[in-house]
Amino acid sequence: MVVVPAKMGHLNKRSLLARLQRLGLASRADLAKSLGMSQPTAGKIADELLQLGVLEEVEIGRVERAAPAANRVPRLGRPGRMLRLDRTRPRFLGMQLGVSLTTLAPLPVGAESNDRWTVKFATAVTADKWVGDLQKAAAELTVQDLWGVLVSVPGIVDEPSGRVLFSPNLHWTENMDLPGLIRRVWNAPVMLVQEERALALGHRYANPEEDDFLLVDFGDGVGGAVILGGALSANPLPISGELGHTPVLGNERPCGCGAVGCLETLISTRGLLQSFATAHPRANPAWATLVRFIHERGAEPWLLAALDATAAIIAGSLNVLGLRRAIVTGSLAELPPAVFRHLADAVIRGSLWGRFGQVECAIAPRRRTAGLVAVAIDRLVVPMTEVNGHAAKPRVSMAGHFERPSPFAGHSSP
Amino acid sequence: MVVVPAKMGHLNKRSLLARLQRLGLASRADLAKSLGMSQPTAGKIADELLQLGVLEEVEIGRVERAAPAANRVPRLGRPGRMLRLDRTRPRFLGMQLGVSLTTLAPLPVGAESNDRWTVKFATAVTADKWVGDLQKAAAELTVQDLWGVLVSVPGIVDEPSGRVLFSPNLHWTENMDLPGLIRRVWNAPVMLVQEERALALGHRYANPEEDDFLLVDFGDGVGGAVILGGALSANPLPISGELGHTPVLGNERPCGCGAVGCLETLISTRGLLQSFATAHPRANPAWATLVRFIHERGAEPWLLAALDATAAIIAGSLNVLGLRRAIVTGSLAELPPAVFRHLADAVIRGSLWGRFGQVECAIAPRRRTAGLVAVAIDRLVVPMTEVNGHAAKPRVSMAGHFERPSPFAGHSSP
DNA sequence: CCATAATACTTAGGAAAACTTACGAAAGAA
DNA sequence: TTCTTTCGTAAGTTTTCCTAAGTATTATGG
Repeated sequence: MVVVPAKMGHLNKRSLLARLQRLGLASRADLAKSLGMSQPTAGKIADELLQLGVLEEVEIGRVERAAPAANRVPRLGRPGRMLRLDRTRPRFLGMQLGVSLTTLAPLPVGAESNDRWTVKFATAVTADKWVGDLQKAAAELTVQDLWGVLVSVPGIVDEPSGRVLFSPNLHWTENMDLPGLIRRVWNAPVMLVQEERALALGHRYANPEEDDFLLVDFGDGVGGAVILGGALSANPLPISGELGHTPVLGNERPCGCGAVGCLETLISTRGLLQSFATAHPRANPAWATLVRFIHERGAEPWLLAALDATAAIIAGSLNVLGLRRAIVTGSLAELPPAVFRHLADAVIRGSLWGRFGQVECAIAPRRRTAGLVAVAIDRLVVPMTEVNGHAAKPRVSMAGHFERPSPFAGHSSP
Repeated sequence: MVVVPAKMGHLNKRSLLARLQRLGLASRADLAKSLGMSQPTAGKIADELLQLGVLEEVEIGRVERAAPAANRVPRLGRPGRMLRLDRTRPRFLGMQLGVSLTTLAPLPVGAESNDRWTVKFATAVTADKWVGDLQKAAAELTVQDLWGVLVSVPGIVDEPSGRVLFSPNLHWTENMDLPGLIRRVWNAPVMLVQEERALALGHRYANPEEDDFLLVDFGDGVGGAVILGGALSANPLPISGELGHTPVLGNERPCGCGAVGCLETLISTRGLLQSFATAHPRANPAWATLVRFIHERGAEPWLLAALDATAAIIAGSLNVLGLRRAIVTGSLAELPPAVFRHLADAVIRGSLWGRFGQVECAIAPRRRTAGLVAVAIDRLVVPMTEVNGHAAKPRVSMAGHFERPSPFAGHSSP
């Protein structure tokens, strides 16, 4: 099974777009040089993407004003007309379908790296109620001519079919036609993205020099995603980077997945609260209390044990994946820095390459919207196709057919 | 960083070669249909590869004789001229640099899947002695016009530079210029291949339908390699699929890597022998004794414990990698089938997807030579280049420059 | 045995992508 | 102003791969 561009030239289009994402601001000549392609080719592709509204041209004046004068090196010759991903026109509706909170934000192609949600509401416990809330939220948003709705979803998600296969903390989404529900509210293509995958791409968007890492997110559960060579690693199963459901020796807690002893039962917010409540029966078993408690008294043995178990599994994952960098996001950032430090040290000690001083473990903010847009660009703007026999069909089924022609119609494969 | 074919058309050449490897025997038309390319294109590439001596044409008569007549469906129309990887002319010298044994075999491009070494000798403990033995062995082999020497090496190997970074069981190879030593004996390009990577590709060669799996090899150590989408997964570190040096809770044995408690100290042949000797102080602590003992009395607790620890780590690896298939090779095959069965059941129970009946764990023979040739085809025959800036330079440094022009000179990038 | 159908392979011609070369445009430097 | 340098685009060429058409080789059915 070979993956080839849907149309000759799409491969170059992809790489130009990726390079522009990394450079932020670049002229056609910069892109050509940086990609090793000829100026005319780079220029043609840039023009095409400008035409589509994916890129925008920035006048020199605005660049001058934006960048400090000292920062700018005066170059000889005719100055280039600078390009960047379009930041002005909202093209996508980004959505986080969280266990407790649903959030929405209109997103341009050149999204900013920090999440900024414009509408938030508590996630309902039934599909119908949730769609109703979505309808109300839609009234507060003025988005039109959407290229797509991008949804970050927890659990095990089969992205091509738009189905949630398994979601222990949000059971009603399982085998539900979420794209169909959402298309009742916005008549646009809907794309589901497994949440840790979105977070990993978001981190990559904000740190384009980091080509390979394992992202681990802590929250209602524990999830991971793997970035290899700047892209999500492609796996046969609908989820990878899964480390929440690896058993921890000596742990007897039952997990939502049906097994006993999963890491998730120790280090998820719920798991931590359970340990906290056991250690301090009289304290209020709420997350805020736990956080304040640890800030005041430091990490206690039950927390350190959970961190050690987590670190062992992360270290083993780095070994197997052949990676030297782990990025941690989520609830751990709300605890004192020493807590993360303990985890990071244990990860470095436990991993083979850490013994050679080659492993990093860093904490980072969640960048969900940037990740969603990265997925959208990857799949919508420059689709690829899969050739396994005679027929080449689109690799990404957009979870129901398009009601309206894609803005890229005519540029994708027949 | 983008990887592109060194020359337009190499991508197609690669995929045609891969397809022919999978089909075994195919006509130009079969290849064209199977790859979705036009007949003229497939024909041109096939002719080119025939010219280079990579493929051979097989007369119908010989095919008829080889395949049982009943098996062959008489087809209408002109029969195709069947092609396959050249099996007649030895092009490579395959070598296994083992901890205790060094073995050699001349290999054609279309190697058979079972290993068949023609020369074997005990691996010396110094480089000079080893090269001397190699000289003697060379006298027994009549190979000429070699395209390359392919060496399977244990430990942590930086394949591009041809250096062994770390080899706890074969210390003298560390930071030694092995390619240089070997080129004293055979004046040909030398390519080092980390041994589990070779084994994984060899398994893939014999089972072309298995596109994604984790191979775990048991022997003097424990190593793994990951096949994703039919190819070795590309990682930033010189090794991946590493699971021998993941710590096992409660294990206090010191490991050659400097750490304590690595899985390898439990399940490597040496580790098993140590456990065996502890359980049966009076028995002869040799591998053959251990094997006979277990065949007679079945698996004892010390073995079951080591298997359980191994299974947990394999299961965790499958989760993280998003894989559903584990292939086991090596010393475990010499023990009774029940031993492997115990391991396989534990792997399936422990992995997330195993709970959905999606995980397989199978035992297989080592196919080292086939794997070596697969690497050679991938790197030598149709090299790719890496474009990170302006210059595109060969991705694979052949560990010292070519003394003689490659047979593919004129077909690779400038 | 010969015509016909089916399949394999080759040749010829053309379309698409991307390259090289060439040239006008826009800035700083002399 | 004029020269130099760099940017962007236009024109022509090369490469690659496709479609169409022609030739070769087999089985089948009279």
